[in-house]
Amino acid sequence: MNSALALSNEILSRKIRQTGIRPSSARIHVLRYLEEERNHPTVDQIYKALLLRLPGLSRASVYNSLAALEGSRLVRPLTMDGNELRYDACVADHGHFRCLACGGIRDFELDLSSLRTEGLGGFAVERQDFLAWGFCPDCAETADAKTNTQADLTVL
Amino acid sequence: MNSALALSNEILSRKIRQTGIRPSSARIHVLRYLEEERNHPTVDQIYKALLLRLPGLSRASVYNSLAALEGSRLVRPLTMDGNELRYDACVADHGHFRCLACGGIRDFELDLSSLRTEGLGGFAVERQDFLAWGFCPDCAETADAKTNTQADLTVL
DNA sequence: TTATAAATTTATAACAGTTCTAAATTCATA
DNA sequence: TATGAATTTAGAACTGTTATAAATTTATAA
Repeated sequence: MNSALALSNEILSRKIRQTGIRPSSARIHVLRYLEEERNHPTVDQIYKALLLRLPGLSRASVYNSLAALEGSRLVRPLTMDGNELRYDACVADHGHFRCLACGGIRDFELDLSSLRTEGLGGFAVERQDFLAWGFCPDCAETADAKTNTQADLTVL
Repeated sequence: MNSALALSNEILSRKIRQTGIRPSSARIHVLRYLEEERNHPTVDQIYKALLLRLPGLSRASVYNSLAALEGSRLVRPLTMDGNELRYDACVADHGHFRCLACGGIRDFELDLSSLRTEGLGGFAVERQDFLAWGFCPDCAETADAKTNTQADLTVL
């Protein structure tokens, strides 16, 4: 047995248990995957990657685990395109940028305390997301890429 | 024939044509609905409401019209919950708040120019959204509502 | 360690929302 | 009014998500 892995299991297990939910095998693997892969994977990507290590893993269990981890604030959902639910293990404030040409998603730093809002008096904010879409430097550079896709922003 | 409606048709038609796309009947009706109903309706709500006035309207046509209007920047999509695509005819900068208890969505003002971000140098931003979730004053007031739903943030 | 009850997972079916297709219709124009 | 291109219709197909019941795993206590 790999001791590094065992230690990691121990840590992840404790981390999950501390939030008041059971550290089931599926939850531990899902959380580890998200902590290792910081590229905002879709549910399907998570499921297929874990299936290699955990034959017999069911899709429903991945959905259940993600919902449980989300409820415990260990991961957070990210929906930048209608029907693509993604997850992120980085729960600290940060923004997400999606390139309309290549589809890549990239984190960026932001200082939410600097944002001036009005009309939220009395609202108890539990979670906030700042999302941006456009063209990443690589795609913006290629004039073609930009003119071809800018007309129809629904293209990914 | 209602002259106010006729005028509105004229205005909407021109508004659509100016962006370079055809002002088809479906697009005009969809845009009028969104300009009148500022409550971020789902595609299904739009479809069902328009079906009353336009028997025979197809769902696909509503999706097509919305995609065309979005490409022309006359409306913008809003996804605050995984599988609920909504649309908004207000394309000026503003934030969206969703109550985790009652599910209501509310606009709020924000000054995006005040937000300090880092790491977006070279990125051509075309669109940005600021989303927030939590409890609206009515729901937050009811201690029960809050304690019942705060534990599981996936509840709506 | 073993027994027990509760929580979780599996496998599959069902469901919902969205996209696709081909034929019919509408639109812009000449 | 005639023409070709764009759009809509109707319905099938597809994808992602949720629901269900039986099997398994987990936490706890004997």
